[in-house]
Amino acid sequence: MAGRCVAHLDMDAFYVSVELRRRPELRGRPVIVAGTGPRSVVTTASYEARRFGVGSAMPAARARRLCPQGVFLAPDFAYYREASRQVMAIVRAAVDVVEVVGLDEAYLDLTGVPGPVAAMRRLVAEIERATALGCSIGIGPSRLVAKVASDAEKPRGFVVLSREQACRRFAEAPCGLVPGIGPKTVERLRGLGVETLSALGAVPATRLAERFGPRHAAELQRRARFEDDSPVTEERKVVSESRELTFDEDIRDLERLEAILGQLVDRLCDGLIAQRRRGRTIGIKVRLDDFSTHTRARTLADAVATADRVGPVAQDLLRRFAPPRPVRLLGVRVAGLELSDRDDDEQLQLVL
DNA sequence: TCTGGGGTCCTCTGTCGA
DNA sequence: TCTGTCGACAGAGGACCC
Repeated sequence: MAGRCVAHLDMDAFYVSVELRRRPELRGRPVIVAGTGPRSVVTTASYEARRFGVGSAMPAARARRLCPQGVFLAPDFAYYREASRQVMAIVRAAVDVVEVVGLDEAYLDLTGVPGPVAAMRRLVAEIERATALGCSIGIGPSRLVAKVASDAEKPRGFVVLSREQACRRFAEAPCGLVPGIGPKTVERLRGLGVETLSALGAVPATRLAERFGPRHAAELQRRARFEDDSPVTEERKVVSESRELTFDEDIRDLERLEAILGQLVDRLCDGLIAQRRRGRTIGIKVRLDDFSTHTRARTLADAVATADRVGPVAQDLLRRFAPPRPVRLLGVRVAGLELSDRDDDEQLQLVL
């Protein structure tokens, strides 16, 4: 194949499939991985559960109404991470350039790989043999085509498309099919009378630019035409880390919020120190009972990682913000991350 | 129907120094 | 000395993804 060749590998209903390995008696039943709190959402639903209309990011309470016979399991991310490591080790053994995205998907740069389609057939078989997990594969000249192709025939899909074939196959598909065009953009496009990818590709650029600005408009049209030259990159640099919590009931009391913020800071800083990371920008996130989200941030002269440095800044940001309504979510974030050098590690040890 | 947690990236705006 | 401009950076909000 001339030019670039990219594959997108997407594990099918990953969390549910991993659960079924240790609970095989649940095979064939509608299984839903969701949190347990009153405000939790569905993380993954088995294909049996999806037939009842249950889907990811749906409130768990609604999923229970739609599918009362469903088997609800609390997520066990440590277990899923281990399964993901297993799968990605197999992928990395087969392909040199692999970009892992989340726990359950990866882009593979197959440019220059002889017989890329056959190589992917072998990889799928090897993953299934070694882990008993199924996946879908999309292959194309770019990440964008590969991604949409892998989604096209799930589960156990295997779709190979050129850019032109992708344009034809998805011409009448809704704009939201393409990654990067989310619900808000779909709604705004609908306001312009643009419903499908072919319509988006054909709408006059000036008209689109009036609504979205020239850069965003051009990017939308590139996506609609499946034009994408973004590289498959092995390393994703971590730029921020955060911890947040949605309360079962909204909280008004500032003292209670401060206490919870302290716990979140402790959790965040434990993680940063373990990874030898630190950052200069401390931020808080507050979601009020009307679902409006507010952030406040402050950038320090030096990068920090310990709770005694992050905590006071976060608490001050919270007090200054002084939530005007009951709070449903509180979060803390450290951004501008860098790796600690040795001298600073020694200082951290002293602090600990 | 009532919306998690943990991320990235983009845009807009204000500030500040050259 | 004053004013305007420009770029860098920070902060806030939002869209989007898994």
